[in-house]
Amino acid sequence: MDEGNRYLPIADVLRQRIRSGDLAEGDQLPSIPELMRTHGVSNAVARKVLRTLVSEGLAIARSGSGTYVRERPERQILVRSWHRNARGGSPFAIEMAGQARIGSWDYTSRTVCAPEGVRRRLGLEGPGDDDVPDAMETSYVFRGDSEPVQLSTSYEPLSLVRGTPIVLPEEGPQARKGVVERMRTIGVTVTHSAELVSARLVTVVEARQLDVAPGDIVLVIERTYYADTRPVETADIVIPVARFQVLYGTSTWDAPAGE
Amino acid sequence: MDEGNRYLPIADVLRQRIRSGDLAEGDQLPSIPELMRTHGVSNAVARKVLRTLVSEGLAIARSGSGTYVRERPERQILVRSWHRNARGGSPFAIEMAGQARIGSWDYTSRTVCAPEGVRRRLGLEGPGDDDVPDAMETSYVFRGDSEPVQLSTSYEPLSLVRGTPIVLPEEGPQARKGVVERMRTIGVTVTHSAELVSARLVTVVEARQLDVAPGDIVLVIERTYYADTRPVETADIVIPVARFQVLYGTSTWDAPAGE
DNA sequence: TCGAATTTGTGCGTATGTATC
DNA sequence: GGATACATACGCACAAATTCG
Repeated sequence: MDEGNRYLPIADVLRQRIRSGDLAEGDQLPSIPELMRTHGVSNAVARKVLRTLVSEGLAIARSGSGTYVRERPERQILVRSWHRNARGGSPFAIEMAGQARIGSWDYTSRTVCAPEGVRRRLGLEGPGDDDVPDAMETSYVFRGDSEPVQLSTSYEPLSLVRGTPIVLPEEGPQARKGVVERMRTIGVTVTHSAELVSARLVTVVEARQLDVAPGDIVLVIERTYYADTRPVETADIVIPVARFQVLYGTSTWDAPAGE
Repeated sequence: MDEGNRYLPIADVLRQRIRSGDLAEGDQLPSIPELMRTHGVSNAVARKVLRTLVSEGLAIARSGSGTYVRERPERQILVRSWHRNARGGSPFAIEMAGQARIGSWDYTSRTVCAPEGVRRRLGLEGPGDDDVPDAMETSYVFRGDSEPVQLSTSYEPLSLVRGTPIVLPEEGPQARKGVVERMRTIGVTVTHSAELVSARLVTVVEARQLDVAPGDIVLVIERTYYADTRPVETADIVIPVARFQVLYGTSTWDAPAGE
C-alpha cells in the first residue's frame, strides 16, 4: 500500500518553495523535528529529505545550526581563448568585465617518468620506466587577488628541453613567460593547442589547495601545445566550478553544424 | 569511547583495495550483510560505507544484485570547435578518431517568457512577464548511434524571429540546418559565438534522458551566437562527463599568457 | 563563562518493498 | 517460487556543533 518513497514529495515541496523564492538564499529550511511534526514522518524520512536537497546542491547543512538555502555568489569568468577577429563587441565586453585575473603563482618542478595518460598526450613511446625520467613536471597554484584560482600540472618531454636554458620552466631568463615564448627561444614554434574539457569531484588535496569544500566539482582541462604535429607540452588544469566559469570564444565558420 | 565514525575506516579499507587493484573494475564489493559480519557493525554502518563509495564515484549499486567497482569505459570526444588553420596534423587526427557523431535528435518547441539567466544572455530588458512570451524555446535530445549524447535547450528572441519562416527552428524549409544558416535566411549574419563552460550534478530528469546514473556529473555549456554585438540565440547544452569529453582547439596567438 | 535548548551527524535494531538471479 | 541484496521506512539513543539567555 505504501508507495515506498515518502521523502520524495516532501523534497519536491521544498524544492518548489526554493525555486519560487518563497525560501530565499540563506533562509533556514525546516529542521528535522519540524518536518516530522508538519508531515507526520519519522526522523529518517525528514533527514533524507534534507540530505537529498543538500546532495542536489540546493541547500547547505550546518551542523548544530540548521539547513539553509545555498547562496550562490556570482561566479567569475576565466577567459581561456577567444578568436582575435571576435573583436570587442559590447556583449563580449560585458562578459569580459567580471573576468578573473591571474596575479601570482607558486610552483615546484621535478623530473619524473610521465604517467600513462600524459605519455599518450605527449607521444612518448613505451610504458615508461620509473627509474628513467622522461618529462619535466611542474605543479602550479595560480592565484588572483591572493585567492586560489586554478591548479595546473604541466609536463614537457625531456627529449625536447634537456640541456636547454628552459629546462626549468620558472627559472632563468625565460621564467614567467609562458610556454609559447619559452619554446621559441629553443627554436620550437608552437602552432596551436587543444583543450580537452571534463569535470569530476575535487580530491581532498585539491580542496585544501583551492579552498573549496570537499564534494565540490572541478573542471579539468587537458591542454596540449603542438609544434605542427608534435606535442611539446601538456598540462592538467583544475578549476573549481563553485567560483569560476570558463569562456571559450569561437568563430562561427568553425562551429559544428546541425545544432 | 566510540570515535563516532565507524564507517570511515571500513570505507578506507575498500578504497585502498580498489586503488591497489585487489578489487578490479566490475568486481562485486562485499554486500551489506557481509560487511556486518566481517566488521561486526550494524546494517546502517555497512550501508553508509557502500553509499559513501558510490557517492565518490568509485562504485555503482545495482539493486537486487550487489555493489560493484565502477567501470570506466574510454570516453568519446565531442569536438565543439577548432580553428580552421589547425588543419589535420596527426595528433589532431588521432584525437578526432574517437569522435562522437550526432546522428539524430528529438525536439519540442514552444514560446515562453525567458527565464532570468537567459534574459541577461539575450539582452532582453526588464524582468519579463509570465503572460507575455518573448522567446522561442526549443528542447533537444541529441543521439549518436542511438545513444543519447547531449541535451540542449535553445532560446531565440521573438523580437527577432516572430513572423519569419524560421520561427520554429525545426520546421519549414530551413529545418535541420543549424542556427547560422537559418539566421542568414532572414538577413541576420552570425559573426561569432561564446561558450561558457561549467559543470554540476545531473538532475533526475536529465539522468533519465541521458541514461546516466543519478549523482553523475554533467558539463553545462551556455552557448550564445552573436550578430556583431547583438545576441541572436543562446542555448544550455548538457553533456554527461561519464561518457564524453569536450575538445576545444585554439590558436596559440590567442592563448592567455603566463601559464 | 557557563549551561540549556536546538539541530545535525552518527549509531543500533528491525521491518517491508522490490529488483535480480 | 525462493534466495539474495539493496532501498526505504520506523523508533530510539547519544555525540558534536551552534545559539542564546
